[in-house]
Amino acid sequence: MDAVFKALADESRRQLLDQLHKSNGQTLGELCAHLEMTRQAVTKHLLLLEAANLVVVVWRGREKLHYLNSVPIHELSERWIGKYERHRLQAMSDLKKGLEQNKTKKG
Amino acid sequence: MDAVFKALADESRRQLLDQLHKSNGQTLGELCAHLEMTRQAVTKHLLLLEAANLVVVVWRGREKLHYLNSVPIHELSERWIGKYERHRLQAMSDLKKGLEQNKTKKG
DNA sequence: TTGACATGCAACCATTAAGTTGCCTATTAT
DNA sequence: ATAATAGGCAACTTAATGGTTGCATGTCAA
Repeated sequence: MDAVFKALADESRRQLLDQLHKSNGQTLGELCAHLEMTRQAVTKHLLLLEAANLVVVVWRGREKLHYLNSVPIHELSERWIGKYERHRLQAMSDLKKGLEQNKTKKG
Repeated sequence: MDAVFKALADESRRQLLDQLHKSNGQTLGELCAHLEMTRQAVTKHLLLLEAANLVVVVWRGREKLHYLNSVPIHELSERWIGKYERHRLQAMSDLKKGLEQNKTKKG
């Protein structure tokens, strides 16, 4: 579990997860295109994400395809949120999103 | 949001959140009792948790009471988990917990 | 089969972060 | 008043982390 927290601590790695959330199964090359750093640096970040089981990898020939796995993130959130508290928080979050969407429609 | 991820990246700080999850509103001194480090080090950790809004503080005389705030953790988990995926993950988690509880009862 | 492409591995550097020691301030109780 | 208690602030040390460069490996296509 420590690996998950450490992996999420870096903004570049969070952006990689964002990338995969938008479009799953990207190669290393594709993921590099969105970050301002060398391919080697991105590789290191992806290795950490793999170690944390946040990213799962499939080889296709010489290409490495990356897939997001959100299970660890869900497990993480359960550590300090009780069952009933979760429902309350979810309801508040849904309400907030609803209001924001409404505001966007009007504006 | 970056502050939240950074704050959660350290095991000592996670233990502090665990402490508050067990018993909310503890003083600095009480929180120190559970960690193998100086009071000053614990203070630093708590300052980071406060900055991330994971811990809220109330002064009572010369004592500083610390309270857990789980809202940021819930928001965090929403970043990479879609609405329907969340339901699926929650169902799986509940099932898993149910099985574990059953096993414990039998054993 | 040879060149280009996709990725891996290792050494190195700079910055951040965790923890320490030492000293200061404010509140409580005798 | 003053001693004990609860906590804050700052400088310093050391280890971890993010990023770089350079070179090696394996796969595809002409």
